[in-house]
Amino acid sequence: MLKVYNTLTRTKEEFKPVVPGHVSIYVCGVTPYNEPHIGNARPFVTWDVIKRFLRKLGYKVKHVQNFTDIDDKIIRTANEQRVGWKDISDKYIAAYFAVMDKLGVGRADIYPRVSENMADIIKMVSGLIKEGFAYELDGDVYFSVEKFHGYGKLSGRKLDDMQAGARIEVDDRKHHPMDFALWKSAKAGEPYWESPWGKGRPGWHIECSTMSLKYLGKTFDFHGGGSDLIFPHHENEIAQSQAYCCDDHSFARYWLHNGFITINQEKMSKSLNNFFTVKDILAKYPAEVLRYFLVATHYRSPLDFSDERLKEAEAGLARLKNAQDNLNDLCNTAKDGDGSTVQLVQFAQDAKKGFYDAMEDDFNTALALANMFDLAKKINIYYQTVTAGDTAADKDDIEKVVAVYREMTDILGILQSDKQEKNDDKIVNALMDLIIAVREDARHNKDWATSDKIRDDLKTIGIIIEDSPTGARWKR
RNA sequence: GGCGACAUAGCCAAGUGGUAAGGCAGAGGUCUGCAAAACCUUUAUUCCCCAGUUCAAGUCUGGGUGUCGCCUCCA
Repeated sequence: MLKVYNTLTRTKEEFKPVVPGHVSIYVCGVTPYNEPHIGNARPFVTWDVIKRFLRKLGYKVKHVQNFTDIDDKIIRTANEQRVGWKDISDKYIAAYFAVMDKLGVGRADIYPRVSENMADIIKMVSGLIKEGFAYELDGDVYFSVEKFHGYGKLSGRKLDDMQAGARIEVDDRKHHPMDFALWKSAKAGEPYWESPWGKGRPGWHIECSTMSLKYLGKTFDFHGGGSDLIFPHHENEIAQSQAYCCDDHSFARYWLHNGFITINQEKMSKSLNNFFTVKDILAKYPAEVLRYFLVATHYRSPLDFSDERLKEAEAGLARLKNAQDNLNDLCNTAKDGDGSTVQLVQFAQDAKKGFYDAMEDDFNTALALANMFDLAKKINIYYQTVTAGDTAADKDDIEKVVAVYREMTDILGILQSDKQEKNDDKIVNALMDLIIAVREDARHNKDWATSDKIRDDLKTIGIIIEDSPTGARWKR
């Protein structure tokens, strides 16, 4: 049974899809005005793992993720660089995809953009005015929070409490200080779209409501994003959408929010200027290390980022990789076994069960990984008994273990590279086979000087040689 | 000020009221020509503090302390 933590109810609930067998997901995407930083990456890696797992459970997944491709920050950046707003958003949407592809984040089914859904947005704003939930003021349109009785239900706030603590400058034309813009009139020189209220552009929250309802329907399963979006963004989305649909239970059923990435325990953010771009990190570490780092902690927990943490992630991932290599070796050399492999198969099944149980409990990837490490250890032990000649592995049984291991790595999206790498570099592989053969000859002749020089020199260019009873192995 | 989350070993991190997973780092050992990797042993009588409920509490309740987040653009 799949359980998820729903921010709306603040409890773990059993997941029941709106349409049996199908899952609809809306994830708040980025406002493309600069290079994605690793805080941006967290929700998308998280949702990528969730999607992979839901598919394993047999669900058909439909995932919509927006680009807010026109907004104040984009306009400002475009003005600074003296280019059009679209140049900026196009550029950083491309940057987003480039980075997410490297992290192994699969594509959503639809990536709607604000600028391409203007007619629907205007229609929704008009509808909200007509129903009395919104009002126009000199070309701006505001949502009236007092008209929506459920306002505050997601973030657990009351309008009265917020009034007391509001630090924003209040526009006293508004009916209530917390009323938020659905439509903003264009100032001179700003890009605009024609509307019943004059030239302007949408306010921040309306696009997500319009596009999620448009592509996923009046009621859908998941809505996700960073926990900073709970208020005001998601709160406002709920207000607009449920007001528009005239239904308190429409819109998203389960709200999932990921915790923040911090630097020295402080939130990483563009405004604090303490962020690392994904691009920068990928210049120093393989993408899989960053992905592993993100997946090794439960998605709702805060995650402190540092070079040291990343090095730990690298070491942990290397351990899983090593077990995978051992398993592949076993698979390549196994023939008819002596029955000893059955125990390993049994353990793999247990580990798989543990892995799935963990994932079904609000996508507990940290616990799922622990099950993987347990299996890795058993694989290593078995590998030793086989290479020592004490036991013989059975090909069919080993393949069952390989399948389980692969299933785990595929759900988490780690250790994917060896699938490609080995095919990619045919010449490198051939050369390495040659070098290793030469070194083996040297070792047979006890020419340790030559064999050690080969190993040491390869190490300086980043290639590790490991000897084993069945021959030498190399890795990068 | 209001709302919320969190506090578990040197570090990171799971944990469903039943006697503290897993990873990293450290120490000792096995294997090895030497390495590397791997394996074995070892590192929390105890889960921020104080009360309480219970046969039983890291887990539940109350109070306190500390950290972080949101309330303003933010993943």
